[in-house]
Amino acid sequence: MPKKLLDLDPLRRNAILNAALKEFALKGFDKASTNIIAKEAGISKALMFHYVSNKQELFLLVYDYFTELLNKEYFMKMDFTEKDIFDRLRQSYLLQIELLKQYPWIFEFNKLSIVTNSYEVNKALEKRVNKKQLSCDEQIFDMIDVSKFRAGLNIDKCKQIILWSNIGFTNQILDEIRNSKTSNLDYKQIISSLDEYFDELRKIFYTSSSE
Amino acid sequence: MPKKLLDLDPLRRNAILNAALKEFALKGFDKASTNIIAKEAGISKALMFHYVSNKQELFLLVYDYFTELLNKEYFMKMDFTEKDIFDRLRQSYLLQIELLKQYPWIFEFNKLSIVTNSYEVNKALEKRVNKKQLSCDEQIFDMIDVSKFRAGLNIDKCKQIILWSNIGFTNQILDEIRNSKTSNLDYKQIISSLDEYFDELRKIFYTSSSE
DNA sequence: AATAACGTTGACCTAATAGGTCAATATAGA
DNA sequence: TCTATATTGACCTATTAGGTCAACGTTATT
Repeated sequence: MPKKLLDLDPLRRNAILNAALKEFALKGFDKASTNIIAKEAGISKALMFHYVSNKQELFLLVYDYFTELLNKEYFMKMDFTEKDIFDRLRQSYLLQIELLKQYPWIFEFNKLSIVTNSYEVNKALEKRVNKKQLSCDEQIFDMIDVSKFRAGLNIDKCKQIILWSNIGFTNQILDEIRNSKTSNLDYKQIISSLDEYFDELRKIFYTSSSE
Repeated sequence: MPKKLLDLDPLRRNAILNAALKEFALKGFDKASTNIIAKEAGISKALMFHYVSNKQELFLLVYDYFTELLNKEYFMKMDFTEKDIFDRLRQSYLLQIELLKQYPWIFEFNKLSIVTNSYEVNKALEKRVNKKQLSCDEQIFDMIDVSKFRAGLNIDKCKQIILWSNIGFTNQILDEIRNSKTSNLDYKQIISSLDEYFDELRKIFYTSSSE
């Protein structure tokens, strides 16, 4: 019996998981190429198919691995007793940036959930999605302290706008990280621009006494 | 000599242009399939290759057609003497929604500009991109009236946040439009939710006297 | 009605790529 | 040196790619 993917030494395991996550997220299950995944992971396709028995198994392994990882390293570490939305978002960013160092495509994880052409994969996905609770976005905006918002603002619309800004900011960070080929990223600078950005959002949405 | 694409009657011409724009925008030049384009346009691939001589020609025809269309039906109609950013954005939305009725993928046009694996296509694209002036986003935020913004706000950051919100709102509209299979869309409702959204943005960013 | 011209397509071509297998090699440990 | 494991190039079949072409159906002209 050959070694399976999850028993490999972490370096190789992560290389494969990252390459697969990238390919599956970018192209979807059907159009993703196992050739490309193997090449990006730096091993031969033949070897990769010793670690997993087929494309579908690889896909579901990737899905499960990152589901658990996000659960353990993100959701469980989030402090939802913090009621200030911007502090919550800051927490969220710090956790995700930490993960980003090891898993550069983890932000794209949610793209794995789109429907595929494979009946079996769809069935397996459905089962897993049902298990999940509130979506990430919903949870992060749940039960926040709205008393800090300026009077007259529509809270739901504000949440929406904050979410959209957040998506935009996230994409900007991701672009920066991916375009800088050096693996030595200036995380301090990223975090300081993050804080500048939250300061501005506070000025925009909060009463001056709540900033 | 066979009829060329641009000489066809507009219904068929648009069917092909729209199908091609969708496929090229979604998958990029290299991965786009002429089989799928023809099928989506409702004609045989053989017929399509009577209208264009090859994939590359089709791509560049699509690129040029929508460049000119956007120029004529969008940029030339925009009134940049309007200095209120939200009125400008509203104008922009109205024009684009109008175009959306006939060209459901026109919002994805900018995705045609990404680099391909074809040297010739890249060369042709470079030439065309150089001709273009300021990007759409830059132009729309250029020379706006910043006196209406509340004191203490960082204008550049605000522009950024407004842009991101705008992208989010656009995507929401596009989802709505594409998910509603009926071709009879409730544009009045879309426009009224648009106005609600701009009202909220005014409350957020403007002094109360400027709303 | 016959013919010419045009519009349209299914079947086909070759090349590339897909997922997946396997015999053979390279490497390491005993 | 032998054995066991790690690794891969070459290969299999099926599908899809871009593109061609002979043949068919439909109009229009004589």
